[in-house]
Amino acid sequence: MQKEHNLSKNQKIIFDLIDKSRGPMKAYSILFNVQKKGIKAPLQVYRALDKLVEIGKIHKIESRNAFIACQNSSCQVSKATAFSICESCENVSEISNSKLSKYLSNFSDSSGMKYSKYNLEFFGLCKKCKSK
Amino acid sequence: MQKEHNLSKNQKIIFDLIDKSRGPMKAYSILFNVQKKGIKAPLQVYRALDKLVEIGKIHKIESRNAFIACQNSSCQVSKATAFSICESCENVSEISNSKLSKYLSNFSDSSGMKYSKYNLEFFGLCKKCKSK
DNA sequence: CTTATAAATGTTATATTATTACATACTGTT
DNA sequence: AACAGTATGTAATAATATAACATTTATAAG
Repeated sequence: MQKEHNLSKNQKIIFDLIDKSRGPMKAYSILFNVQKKGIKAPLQVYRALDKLVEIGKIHKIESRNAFIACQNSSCQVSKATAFSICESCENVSEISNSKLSKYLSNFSDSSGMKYSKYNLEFFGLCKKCKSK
Repeated sequence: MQKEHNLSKNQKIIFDLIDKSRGPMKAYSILFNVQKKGIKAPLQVYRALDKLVEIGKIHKIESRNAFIACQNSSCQVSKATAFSICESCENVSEISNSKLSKYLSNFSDSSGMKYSKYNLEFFGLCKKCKSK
């Protein structure tokens, strides 16, 4: 059972934008898009992004410095994320595969260190781009 | 069998620095450290880093914007990387676990997309930090 | 050996991504 | 109403990365 988060005004504006976007969005592109709504400064964007990431509504695609809405209906896996990234069209989608997430969540290496979080990014060509 | 790469002057200077460093190094910290050797501009650093990443001598830790020397003796896995990151002391080590790498290299999701590369970052507390 | 080509370098300027610092306002308790 | 925690507004600046262009060095083919 997840906690219901009431998003603040800026958080909602920014989440809605990212959620409606087709792909990952970059912070300054978000800024540009929400200026008409009164959000004027980078920090306002980054603060909302930080919070949204923290509560699992969005994820950061680290290799792209971009943000995408959580595609797992319940956003339960904000600490265990996996993405598929097309290196040609830059399409990104979140992978939800219970075998994979179980495997990685239980993974422990020779050092005996136990992990509380992971992020996995797969790269390749999506079907469309492969057939070009 | 891997190709033997003869590093250029700048590449060698920068690789040696990263290789001797205890942890991941950031680009501008590298720049600062090699200025005495005549490398004066960010671009000189980034170009060497790009090449070193491309040939697998170093890896980028995406979540930290930092670079670490490949710890797999033969650098065969530059396209299939996994790291363990301590969120307290920021110690990073490369994970070489053949089961994990096999599992991930063969992974394919419901979209049928086949991946040519992946990068995995695990987060947690290392032994030292946990016991504090 | 020389010519062609690719790779690497040097340099300046600038673009992009992200944070510090400080003041103020809102929200939900007790 | 008073408090604590969270969110906002604003300006300045730090940190990360790339564009554009000129030149030089290394490599391989004839």
